[in-house]
This record gives sequence, C-alpha cells and structure tokens, in this order.
Amino acid sequence: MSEVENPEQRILQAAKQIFYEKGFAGARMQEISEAAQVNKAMLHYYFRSKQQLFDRILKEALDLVIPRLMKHMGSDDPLEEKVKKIVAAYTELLTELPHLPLFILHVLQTDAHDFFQRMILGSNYEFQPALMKFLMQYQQEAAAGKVKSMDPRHILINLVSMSVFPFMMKSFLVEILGLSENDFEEFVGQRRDIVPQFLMDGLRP
Amino acid sequence: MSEVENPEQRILQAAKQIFYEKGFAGARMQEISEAAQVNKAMLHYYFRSKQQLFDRILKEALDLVIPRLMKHMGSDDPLEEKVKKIVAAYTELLTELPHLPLFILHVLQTDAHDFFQRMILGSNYEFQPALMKFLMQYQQEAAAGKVKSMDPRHILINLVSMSVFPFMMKSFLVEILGLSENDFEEFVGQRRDIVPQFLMDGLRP
DNA sequence: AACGGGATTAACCAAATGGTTAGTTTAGTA
DNA sequence: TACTAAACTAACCATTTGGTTAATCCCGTT
Repeated sequence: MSEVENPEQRILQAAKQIFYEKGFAGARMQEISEAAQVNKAMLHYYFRSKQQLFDRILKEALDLVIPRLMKHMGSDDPLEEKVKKIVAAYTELLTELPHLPLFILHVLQTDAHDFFQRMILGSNYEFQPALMKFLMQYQQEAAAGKVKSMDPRHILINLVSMSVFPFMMKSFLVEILGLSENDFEEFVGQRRDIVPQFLMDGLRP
Repeated sequence: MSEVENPEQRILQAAKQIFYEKGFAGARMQEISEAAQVNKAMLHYYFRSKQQLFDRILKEALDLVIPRLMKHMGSDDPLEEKVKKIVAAYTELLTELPHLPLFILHVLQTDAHDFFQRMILGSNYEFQPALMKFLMQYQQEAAAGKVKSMDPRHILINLVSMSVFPFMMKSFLVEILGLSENDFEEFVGQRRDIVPQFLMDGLRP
C-alpha cells in the first residue's frame, strides 16, 4: 500500500484497515505499527493510547458516512427519487468500505448508549432531523394517497436493511451461491435498481 | 443465573453468553470461569483450549439455528405461506438470541472459507438443498404467473435482510427512536406480519 | 558550527492472558 | 477400609500486550 504519506497518515490508514477487520479487541498495536512501517512507540506518540487511536478511526468513519447518507435522507426530493438516491449512496459507500457495517455494529454492541452520547449527539451531524424528515415525508405522501398508509419506521428499516445487510453477508453469498468477486459486484449493482423498485412496488396504495 | 447444573454445563452457558457478546478476541477465559463459578483450569480440563471452547459454542449455535430455519425454507408450503413461516421463525429465534447474527458474522469475517468447510459442508445440515429449493420454487411460481418474474436470489436476500437486520440495529433503533424494551418487542412483533405482506405486495406480477 | 525542539528508536516494564502442573479432594468400588 | 480414577484447586509459567522512557537522530535557526 502507499508508503508516500507522513507517518501519522500511515498509522491512521493502517489502524483503519486493522480495526475495521478485527475490531478493537482483535487489533494489536504491534500489528498496526508494522502495517504502517513505524515503530510501535510512534502510535502512542501521535495518539496516546489504543483507545484514542480507535476513537479517532471511528470518528473519521462517522464524519465520512453520516453526512453522505443524511444528505439524501434529508433532501427535498420526492419519495421515490429519494429512495433511489439513498440506496445508491449505500451501495457506493459499502463497495468502498465493505467492513464498515460490522465495525460500527461492533462498537454499538459494546457501547451503544455511550456511543450515542459522545459520537452522535455530541457532534453536530444532522442525524435525527434527517431521519425525522424522512418519516414525516412518508406520512405526507401517504396522506396524499401516493403510497400505502403505514408506520413509516418500517419503511425506513426495510430500506436500510435491504441496502446494508447484503454487504454484511458477502462472504456468505460468495460461498453459498458460488460467486466470484465480479459476480458479487454485479449482484449488488443489480440491487441498486431492484431495491428501490421493489420498495415502491410494495408501497402502492 | 442458574447454578444448578453441572460444571460443564455452567461453563458452556457462561461461554455462550460471553462469546456472543464480546466475540472470540474480546472474551477472557478468566471472565468465563468466574461467570461459571468454576476454577479457570476447569475450562481447559473440559475443553482443552479457548479455541475449542469457542468452536463448541459455535457448533451448538449452528445445530440449533440452521435446522430451525431450513425446515421452513425447504418445506412444500406455497410461497406466501413459506415466507410467513420463515419471517416468524427468524423473529422468534432472534428474540431469544439477539446477539447471534453479529456473533456469526464475526466468525464469518475472520474465517469465511474455513468456516464453510468445517461447519457447513462438514456437517450434514440440509443447507444448500433447502436454499436451492426456495430459489426453484420461486421460479416455478413466477412461471405460473403468481409472482413477478425476477432473479429469486434477490428475493431471498430481501427476506433475510428485513428479518435479521432490525435485530442487529436494536440499540440503534432504541436510541434514535426512543424505544423502551417493550416498544422494541412490539416493533419487531409488528414486522412478523408487515415483512411478509410487504414482500408479497412487492412481488405481484 | 553550535543550539534546540520535534521525530524516532530500542530497550524496557508491569499487567494480563492462555495454558500447565503438581498436588488435593471427592466419590464410587472391590 | 483401602484403592483408584475423576474432579478440582492454587500456584505457577511463558508469552503477549499496551504503554513508557531515556537516549539518539534529524533538521532548520542563530
């Protein structure tokens, strides 16, 4: 991998890869330092502790991910358009960073409440507002007879589930359906169209 | 927790809980032994090593889970009936064992190929056959004009995603939607009906 | 050339970790 | 009761782990 950047960047890059793959408990400072081609003491010199290095990686992930998704979630697009864009955004994101969902869910499992306090509410993402806007919008379009009337929280969950979970099952699908790397990319590529269409079909009033 | 059973059972029970919550790397033999109210050496006496204890927990999970799900997947029920039963089975299973998906996905991430060799193909679950039967069945019902014609693998993924992922997002949903424990149970209870209905609606020819 | 501060290293440290062992207790049996 | 094998314990061990430190290197400034 790239050896050009300065040590601090190399550490961050190595830490990201290893924390993503192995989680906090499974990652080793020694392994990170080797991947970054840096003396182990450098990790502490720049980031003080394993926990703080991890927090930094987590924060960078959230800074990247949340705005990218919430931009579409909170837009003024009509529902169908919006759904398409959200699914596409998830697909692109997770094609780049396939380990991200498991990484975040792992944090969530060890820390849930604290995680929200520090990382979400503490920062100034437009997180809850964007979600609420989506839920409201659905109810409006339902009132206007454009979609079936139902609890919009389930729509949101269905949308996110169908967008994210296939990436988490990647190794499963590859093994059980006998897919190659290319097959899988094609498969999730198809879902970029299939999921929005399927969603809207299921929501006809 | 129960203190009645014999030490071996107590160890298995404690190990299950701790491995489920923290994964292999995050679990500590000392912690397991304390939870089981047993000397740490007993863990090695009964199970030789951390890895073998972990493998045992994993095997028990698969022995419980796979038949329970594949029974419905491979049955002779018509599609709509089958979908309902599968979603219900997932809901019941994951209400009992909410940490199970993350646990298995974590194993999959560290080990995917080896996992399949040893745990799936090595054992005699009716795994692949049941999945293939589901896929075939869809194509037949599509040919008979009962459902929309499309790649049935996507149906399967949608079904599993919408059934499993909400449980993985539990702490997320609880925080962001402000749900209590009861609210969440009610929420996933609703999905037992909503998901099958939503799926079939989206599959009308 | 001498200075000085940040960057870097090798060596080190204490605690934790998975695992072992030698010895003791317990319970069934001849 | 004496014997034995399994169950169990405390103490121990080697290695790994996150983290520290003292010394050195590097490089721009005076």
